[in-house]
Amino acid sequence: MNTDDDENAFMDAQMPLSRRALAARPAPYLDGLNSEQRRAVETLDGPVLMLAGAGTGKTRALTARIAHLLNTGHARPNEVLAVTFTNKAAREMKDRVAHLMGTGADGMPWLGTFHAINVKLLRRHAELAGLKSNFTILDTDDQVRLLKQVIAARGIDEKRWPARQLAALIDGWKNRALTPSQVPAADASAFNNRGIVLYDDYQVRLRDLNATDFGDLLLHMVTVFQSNPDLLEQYQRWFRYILVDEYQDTNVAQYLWLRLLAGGHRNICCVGDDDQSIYGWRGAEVGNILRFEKDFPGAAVIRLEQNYRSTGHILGAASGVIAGNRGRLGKTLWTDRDGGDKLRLIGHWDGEEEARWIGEELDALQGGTRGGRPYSLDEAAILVRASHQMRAFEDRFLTIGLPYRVIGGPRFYERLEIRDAMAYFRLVVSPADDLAFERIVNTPKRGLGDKAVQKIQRAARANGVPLVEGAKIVLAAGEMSGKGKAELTRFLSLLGQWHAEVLDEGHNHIELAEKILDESGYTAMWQNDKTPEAPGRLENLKELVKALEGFENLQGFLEHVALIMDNETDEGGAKVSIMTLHAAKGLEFPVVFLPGWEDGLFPSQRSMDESGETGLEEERRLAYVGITRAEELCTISFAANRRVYGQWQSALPSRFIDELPEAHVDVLTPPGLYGGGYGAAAGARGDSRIESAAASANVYNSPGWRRLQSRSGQRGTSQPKDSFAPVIDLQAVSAFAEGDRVFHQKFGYGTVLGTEGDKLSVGFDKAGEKHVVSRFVTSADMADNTPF
DNA sequence: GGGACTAGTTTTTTT
DNA sequence: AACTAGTCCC
Repeated sequence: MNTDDDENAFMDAQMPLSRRALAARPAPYLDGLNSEQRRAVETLDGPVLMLAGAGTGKTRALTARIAHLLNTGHARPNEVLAVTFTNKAAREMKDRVAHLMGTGADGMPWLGTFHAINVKLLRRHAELAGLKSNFTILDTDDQVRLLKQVIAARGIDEKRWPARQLAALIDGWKNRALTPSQVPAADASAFNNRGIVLYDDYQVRLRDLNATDFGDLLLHMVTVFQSNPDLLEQYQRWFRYILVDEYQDTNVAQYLWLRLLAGGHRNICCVGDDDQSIYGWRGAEVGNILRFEKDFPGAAVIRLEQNYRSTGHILGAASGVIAGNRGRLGKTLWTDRDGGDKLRLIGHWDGEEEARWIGEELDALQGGTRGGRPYSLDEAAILVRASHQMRAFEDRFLTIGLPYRVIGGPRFYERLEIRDAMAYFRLVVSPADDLAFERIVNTPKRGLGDKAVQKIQRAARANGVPLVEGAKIVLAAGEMSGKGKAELTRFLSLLGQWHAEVLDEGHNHIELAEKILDESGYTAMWQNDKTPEAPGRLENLKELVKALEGFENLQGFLEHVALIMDNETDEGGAKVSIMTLHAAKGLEFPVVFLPGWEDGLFPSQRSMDESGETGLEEERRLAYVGITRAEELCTISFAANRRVYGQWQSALPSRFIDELPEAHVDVLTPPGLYGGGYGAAAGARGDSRIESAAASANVYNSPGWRRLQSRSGQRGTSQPKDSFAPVIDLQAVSAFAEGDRVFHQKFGYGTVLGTEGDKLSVGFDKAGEKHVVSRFVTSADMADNTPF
């Protein structure tokens, strides 16, 4: 422990804190808390489990608790360890605590994500993990590329034993805090009996490269603490109070890490909701939260059960569904917001019709003809089980000109051009970064293909030097010729110049970054690229350079950026949000649509196949999370037919639909379509909600569903075409004429084939003929003109 | 080395 | 269907 933020504090750490500041200060953060929240805020000492149901004011209680800890002098800001999973959650907590305390934001150095906090710890104690403190953090892509090398080095056929699979296996072990030597014998057969050996190889390679992957950050620190009791004890003393958000999402490694650090004061407060545990598939252990009272004997368990978010019907429907799960800690959410609309249920012929219907509903909501008031699109969200469901909505909304935003999807720092640019920066800052070298040595094309790279690798290995040095050796030995020789010489010389500039104290890192992208030919590569994505990529590179402004230098940027994966730049007017159920956790919307409730899609077949009853329960929690996102209006829908991987498939409504308590549901019956299936089934089912499997059998035998099934044979008979008129902004007269070249964000370049009001029919070069609203396209000349 | 073609894959996602 | 990764051929 030797950095500035602690040192001063250490000096007066001798003085008993509690005595120092017990004089009661005003505590405005306590105002308006209910009695349970208040107990959660004021029960400071000893282990506390805060079971906070959806919408019960969890974040409020958590931030008030931190404020209370500080305000009463139980701890100084830097003695509180507060962990979240996402940067977003960390940021929100920081902001809210700062707001409550009326101070600046950065008083709490140990409030952050598991990963950010462990990077900080590991940089301090890197040598104890066999690393140097300037280690790099590999992302998933680097990880897979490295694993490919490791697999190849053992002479294993990568095609039969793919690196991605090995990556998943190793991640699984790391999630369980297992080093290669700790992997249980039962797992020895994994990956063709070579899993453990390859894991070991991989760890050795990482150490050689002075690199870690995400899983290592936790694993290394757990190992360091376990093998250095003195150090652990120091931190145990230091962190007087520990808070953990979303405890139900912790994996074994995170759990062990917390147990180690909480071992001294035992002042650990874990907040979570076992009913919202939806990350089991990536190593989260619901068991951690279920076991809390055993792990921490004498723990106070506080239940936040008053829901401030949703109406009674929405809450009732959600409770009815989640009641089907076993092994819950059990909470009974209640609200005094009675009345409101019942949850709506509607069936559709196919996925396209479902999208069309939701589009119409959104228009009606905006116009005030649905629900109690006019709604903004910002207040509505469509939550899907799998991201491929999004396309139907995007296509439909593009066609009718309904603004939408997709949340999630490829993140900024995962994009090809950003990763390439980052590799350049990494290499300039650390010339020994071999992975970065490999990535960009031939990007843009320099005539340095596999052959040349192999030569360089051989030379580097033979001399025990990084690839950059290997390349110099290859050149000196005269092993290169022609274009490759000239280009490699130039590349190395540029690298040298840039690196020298980085070392120069007076350099401007933003100018340097631009220079690197420019002189390397990287920018030019995309300027000369005529694919529809190229302008967007140049735009992203500009963004990247802009992001540098927030940092002192390139090193600082690289250090922090590896952990920041969120990218929420959102401008423009009101838009409906489309996202997965997973991405929706922690969010809330007045209006929520939950499409695609069909057995096989939701609950997902794969989840049930792979994890059986456990998988089904996690899916059910996902349903619970979905419904509880809604404040005022929640609409569940399903389609009888859906295109899956290009094949039409018919499906039965989700078994979860059958678990919705009838009293809270309105079954909508669109004209000409099967309806009432749910009602009929619900009547036959009686009231046995727990025996959901038995109950769903009834549903599938009910007259409604048999009718549904018999109809799935005759597709297209009475299917309404795109007959309804989309909302047309009368002022938006198309500025395009037949024959114009246009550019569209999603479809790329195309030629206008016809116009109709503000709607265009465009023959896209890549995507074929589409009907789009004119404001979604720009003139091809304008789009092309994106200087960097 | 680069473009065109082919085969194989396809949940959920953070860091 | 749509995308990627890999192969083949010039």
